[in-house]
Amino acid sequence: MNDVKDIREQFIAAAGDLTQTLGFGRNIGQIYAHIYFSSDPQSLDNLTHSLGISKGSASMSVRQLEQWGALKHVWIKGERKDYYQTTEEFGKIIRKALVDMVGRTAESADHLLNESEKWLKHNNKNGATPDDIAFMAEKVKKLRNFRRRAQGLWNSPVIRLLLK
Amino acid sequence: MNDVKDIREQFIAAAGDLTQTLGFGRNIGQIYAHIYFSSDPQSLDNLTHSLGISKGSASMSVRQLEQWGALKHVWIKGERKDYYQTTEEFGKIIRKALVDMVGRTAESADHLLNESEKWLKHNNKNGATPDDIAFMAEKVKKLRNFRRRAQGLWNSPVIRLLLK
DNA sequence: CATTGTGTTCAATATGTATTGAACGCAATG
DNA sequence: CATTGCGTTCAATACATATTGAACACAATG
Repeated sequence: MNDVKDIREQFIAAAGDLTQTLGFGRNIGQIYAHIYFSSDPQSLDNLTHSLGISKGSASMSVRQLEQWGALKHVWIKGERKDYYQTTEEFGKIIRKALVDMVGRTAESADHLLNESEKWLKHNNKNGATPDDIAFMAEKVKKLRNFRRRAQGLWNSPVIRLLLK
Repeated sequence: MNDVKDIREQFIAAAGDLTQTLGFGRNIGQIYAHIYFSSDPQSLDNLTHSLGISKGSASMSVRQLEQWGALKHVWIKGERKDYYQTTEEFGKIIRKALVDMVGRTAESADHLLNESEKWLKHNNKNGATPDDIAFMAEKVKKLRNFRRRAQGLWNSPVIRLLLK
């Protein structure tokens, strides 16, 4: 028969796998799961010992998770260590992690779209044929439309409601 | 003044960066963008020459993109090479890529949730205190609820409509 | 004010995986 | 039926980046 410890560890391993395949390392997922399945707030020390990871990695991962609102700092009187517990607002966490992943890229994509449209409106096309220009205009337009739809989806009340 | 070629290449680079940060390599994004901004269907040869990538990589990337419905095969009479063009149904592509990313992990997560619930219903808890059990039950329940919500969101008509 | 207990930083390293390229299978061609 | 042109495969490699660990800063303690 399984032990409660086994199940805990399986969740931790699964969470690690998840964050791994998602492109954040294993530690992020493992740390969150470890704290999630702990009844007491956990310190960096707890993390390094329970998970066998380095202090440096634990420190950085915890800060990352804090930025996503996945962990919150907890003060324990008389204790000098920092303690953390999970917030468990999964939707909100995912939302912030998504912004983190595609945010910068989306910005540069917007910039590029603007540049393209500027170029299309400009007169001096530097030897591009009318066909080239029409083709490019069509492609850029489609991208812009999709960009708009994605933006709308992201900000839609339905998403805000469900992903929160 | 910018050349039309410059803009094309900037889009290709940006697409490469995007797929890179998303955890699929650079080539996938570059290939899609290159074909997207080509008026004629493109062959593996075109890809290796224009993008400076290997034949092997081009072959595998094209298959991946085909599986996501991002590229479709195109027959040109009298030609022995395989030619491809983009489908441009961005939403659908993203949907399939997402399934690819989290699909297997989601399955194993479901399995783990089921195992946990089975364990919680079972009698022989192997030395776990009542508190341990109650705590674990609460945590598993929250995860299950979120899983349900995520599933609902994924299958919701709004998402289906907008991500398609 | 020296010491001890913290968390942070960042260059070095380990790790996962994207990418290559040579070998292969297969079909079309002459 | 040998040859040429094509796409595929997969072990070797390159590459991006996650992770480490020693050095550091800072605050609390005696």
